[in-house]
Parts: sequence; structure tokens; C-alpha cells
Amino acid sequence: MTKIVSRFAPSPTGFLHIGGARTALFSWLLARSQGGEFRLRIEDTDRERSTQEATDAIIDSMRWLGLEHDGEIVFQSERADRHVEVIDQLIASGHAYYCDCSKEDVDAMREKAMKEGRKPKYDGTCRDKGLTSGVVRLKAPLEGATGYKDMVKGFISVENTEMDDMILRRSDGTPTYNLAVVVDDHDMGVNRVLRGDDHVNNTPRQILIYRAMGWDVPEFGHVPMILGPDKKKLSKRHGALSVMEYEKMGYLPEAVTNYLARLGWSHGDQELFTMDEMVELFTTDGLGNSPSVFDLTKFEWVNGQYMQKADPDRLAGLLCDFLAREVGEEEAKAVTRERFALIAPLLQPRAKSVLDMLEQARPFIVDVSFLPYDEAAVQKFLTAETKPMLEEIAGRMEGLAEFTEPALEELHKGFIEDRDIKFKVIAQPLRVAITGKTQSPGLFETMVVLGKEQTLARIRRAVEL
RNA sequence: GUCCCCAUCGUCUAGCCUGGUCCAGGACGGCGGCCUUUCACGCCGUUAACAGGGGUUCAAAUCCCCUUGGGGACGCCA
Repeated sequence: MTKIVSRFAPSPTGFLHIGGARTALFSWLLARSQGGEFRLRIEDTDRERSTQEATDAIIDSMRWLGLEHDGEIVFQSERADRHVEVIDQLIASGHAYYCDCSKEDVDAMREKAMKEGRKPKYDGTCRDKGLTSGVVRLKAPLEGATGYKDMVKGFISVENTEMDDMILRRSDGTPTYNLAVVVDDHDMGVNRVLRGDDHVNNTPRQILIYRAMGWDVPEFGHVPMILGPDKKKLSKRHGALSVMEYEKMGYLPEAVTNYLARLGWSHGDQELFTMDEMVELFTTDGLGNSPSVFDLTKFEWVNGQYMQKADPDRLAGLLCDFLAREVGEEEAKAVTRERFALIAPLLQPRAKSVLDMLEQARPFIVDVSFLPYDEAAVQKFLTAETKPMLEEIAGRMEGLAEFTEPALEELHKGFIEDRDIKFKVIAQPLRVAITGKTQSPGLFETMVVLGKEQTLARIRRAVEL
């Protein structure tokens, strides 16, 4: 059995978007699950639209997602000579020919065909003219059908009369996409091509080239696309498209890959998969064949699951990075990673993203003098009735030798027993006093993380409000 | 217009290939409840779907055909 070699071949005309990322993930999974190789090729033959920034963005995104590729990255633009070499072979072997029809001629043909209810295509005028210049076209078979077994869609077949003699080499001598893809995939030893649905129509054409060259035809698979909530192709107006935007919004890469994998792939009822599990369980049988809608709500749930499981120290590192992005490196240094590592565990069950966690961490990282208060909460809970109680609690805390959760619990228990009240009576007032808000992690754990000094200062300031 | 593809709860999906165990299962969301010092988390319950029509069959979500709806492609772009 030969080793599986799959690939991802984006054109660097923009950042890596969610759809591309999913295709890359499936392709990566296909190779990794079989102990094969996963190659990366940048299809930068469109010099007008390709940019270095886009290339970098794609590579960065792949790295962030953990989709490591094998071997060197292949740049299609550097392989023009080889493409031309293959085209020459095709001409020599009679599988391709020159055509000097003008663009206007061909457009006219198409229009005519369309009018007559046929598929618009080049009519093969120059097929047997034996020309020696112009564009080079593939001499496609006139009869029969070209079919293949798609890894996700099953058997697909197209009548050869539906396909025209596609251009292999433009009049300026450069190779076209379909030719370049075939040559590169062949030369790279690619034997599994998993790509977007939009390439289904190209596949039979490409198979024709493989056959003309006498090369082994890889197995193809076409994954359906991702739709926006309106069921239209996912685009900018649906919000975040770029993989790196998700990074900026504080989502975890493993949540992105998990969610993306489940969008179009399944393994029974399982929802959560680590990368290792996916590698272990992935098969193309699990791939669905209908387009799916990207559901941000479910994605956030997945991310929340990973936030809960994440190592606090890792989260702390991310929190530092995000804070630095917000207030600058210098300012951010005021809050240490160790500090965040203490806060993170309290916030893990309630944060949807790193950004969200940073927001919730706010009361923990500012000094009492900068603590913002929720006005309505202050009005409601810091009353003439509760303030004296808070004052007394602060007084009792003063004498606490050990500022720990059990000790604090003991202290409050004593307080409510002495006063013969329910804990409820002072819980929210205390919360508002020390966090400024009505929602926060557990009171005692919050106090411990805040520390005795800060906790006391906050309660005392609250009494003055 | 022509060709190709697709079609199960609002959404992601299991089941379909190898008809019966499916008056269709799971997850997100919604709703209700429990837990609880708040919010979350967690737990329990509930809501909601086989696009329509014909066949085939003792039996169809599952097989066949048609219709409808959606998408994609039809470039000297990739």
C-alpha cells in the first residue's frame, strides 16, 4: 500500500478563511489519520492578485491551527518551466493543439451555444489545423464520459461532450490553473485531493490531463461549503471570516478545529474531539455531503468547553498578551502572568473566550481606587441596612490570621449566626462591594485572590459610597 | 440556459450504502426545573425534523422515478 499524500493548495489572494481552514483541516486529517504526508502548495500564479501578506497570513493561520505540513512549501509560480515542459509533451503526443481563435470568436461561440440551449463552450475550430502558435488547448475526447469515485460524493460522471478543449497555455505562454494543478499534484506525489465543492466541475477536466500524460489519477473528494446564517455562501457580511480574526477575538485554536471538523464531519454522537482523537477517528466516510451553516452560538459553546479544560497557566499567558494588545506592553506588565494564573481558574467556567475572560478579570486587576461600580447594584445592595454589616465584617476580617477560603467561610458563618440572618442578606452586598458587580465568581475565592488588604479596602470604600 | 451536486428538528448532525430494532437518536439554542451567596458551570426534563408526489415491498427516513427548493460550475481566475 502506498503512502497517502494529501495537500492544501490555497491561492494567496487573501487571508485564510473559515472555509479554507476546514478544507485544510480535513486534508490534514486525511493524511495524519493514515500516517501519510500533508503538503502545502501556494498557488500564486495570478501575480496580480497574489500577495506576500496573504501568503504569510495563510502560513500563520495554519500554524495557529496546528496544521503542520510536511516537506517544503511549494510555490506554483516557481514551477512555470515544468508546466511548459508538460504542455510541450502534450502537444508532441497529440493530446494538445494550438488555437488562434480570438477572444471575440470564442465569446460568440459561447453565446450561440447558450442561445441554442447548449452548454457554452469552445467548439474545437482549431483542433486539426496544425497551427504552431496561439494558445494551447487540450484535445478532449469527443465521446463517452469521464467519471470518478468521489471520496465524499460517490460516483460522479460527466459526458465528455460537456467539456470543452480547455486552454492549457495562455497566449503569453503562462500555464493555466487546471494544467498547473495536475502537474504539481503529480510531481508532489499527491494521491488524495480533498478540496472545496467548487472544484467538482474541474475534476473531470483534470482527470483528462492525467490520462493524457499517462499518470496515475489521485482519489478526489469534494467537501461542501460553509454557509452563513442566511444560507448563502459565507462572506464578509456574515462577520468574521478570517481564521486570525478568531484568534483576535480570543477563541482557542483547538475549539476552532473542533467546531470546523464537526461542521461537515461526524463520528456518531460525539461533539468534542481533541486533535489526537480526530486524527485517530477521521475517515472520509464521516464526511457529510450537504452544505452547512456556520453557527456562532454553537461555536461559542465549543470554545467555552475548551476554556474550561484549558491549563490556567496557558490562559494566563493569553490574558497577558491580550492585555498588552489593549494597553501596550509596558502598561500590561503591571499585571503578571502569575496573577492571571490565579484569576483564570475562577473565570474558566464562565468565560466564552479569552477576551471575555479578560473583561471579567477586570475587577481583579485594578486597584480599589479604579474599581468601576454598577450604579444600579450599588443603589440596591449598599444600603443603610447593609453597610453597617459590611463594616463589621471588615472589622472581623482584620483579625484574621489566615486569609483562606475555609477561614473566611468560618468568619461569615459566625457573623450570620450572631446576627441570626441568612447568608443571602449579605452575599450580594459583599459581592458588589468587592467587585462592583452583581455577578462574579464565588465570594470567598474572589476574596482570597484579591488578598486581605485589597478586600478590606474595597469593603471600606463601599461603605463610604 | 446547460451541466454537476445537495435535501432529517431553528442550527450542526446520527440513522440511509447492508429496508423492519426509528410513532427517528445526540448536540447547540429555546423553554421549565434542580443545585446555589450572584452569574456561570453542572444536572434533569421539555420543545422541534425524515421537502412534496408517485412507485417497489408484507414493510421505506432508508431503494427507484418525478416535482419543488437550494447551491455550484460553465474564464487566456484560482
